[in-house]
Amino acid sequence: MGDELRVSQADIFKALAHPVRLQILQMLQQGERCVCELVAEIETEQPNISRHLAILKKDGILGCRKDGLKVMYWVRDRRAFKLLELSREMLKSYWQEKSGVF
Amino acid sequence: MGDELRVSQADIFKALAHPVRLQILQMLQQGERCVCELVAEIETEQPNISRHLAILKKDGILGCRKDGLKVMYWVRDRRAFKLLELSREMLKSYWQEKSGVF
DNA sequence: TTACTATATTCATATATAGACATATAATTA
DNA sequence: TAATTATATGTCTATATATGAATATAGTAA
Repeated sequence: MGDELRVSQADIFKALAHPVRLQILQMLQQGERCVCELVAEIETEQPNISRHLAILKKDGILGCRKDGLKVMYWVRDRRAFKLLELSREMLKSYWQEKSGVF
Repeated sequence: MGDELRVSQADIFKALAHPVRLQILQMLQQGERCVCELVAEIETEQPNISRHLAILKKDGILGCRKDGLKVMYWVRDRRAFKLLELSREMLKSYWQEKSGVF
């Protein structure tokens, strides 16, 4: 199957370290989506979306399956969403510090 | 002060996306450390450590202060450790899947 | 079979990142 | 002041990453 999954901790963060990939994950919070739905909402070319999906898959974040002409992608481990949530909260604290609350 | 902090969500993950930086954070789990302590334990040159520290600081993960000749660094938001912990747990699940538990 | 739709891949190129090595700076001590 | 220690920075180079544009592939429908 060639479906090797030799991933490091740094690879997980690397996979998340791009705005388009974060947007993809956000869209997958409510369940699986086909590539065309992602392409419709995300402001970049289809080949780019495919490439970013491939990265997220290679690093074990996404799974996918064919459904006719479409390919459906989903997030394999909900803890990935927890990572997004935590980092969002961290950013919020950054703002508060800037305005002197901290 | 030039201490601007214009950081995106992707920047946070980018900051964590390197094994040396992960090792630094791990060493800072028990509190602040000076650069020389990090250099003593991490298998890379001092200038590299300094640069990785600069990246972590720029992206808001670390704070630092001078203490005589030394510079002490610490993790500003304990949620950063939670990110490490979650990603470690995700990796563990990856293994289990490989060995067919999943 | 041909045409069409959804997705992936190749190629070329631009930009970012990492590390080696040398050097600079700042605080301390002699 | 000069020497020493701890840390940061500059330069160069290698490698990785991201993207546009074109093209390939797979499944479906006619």
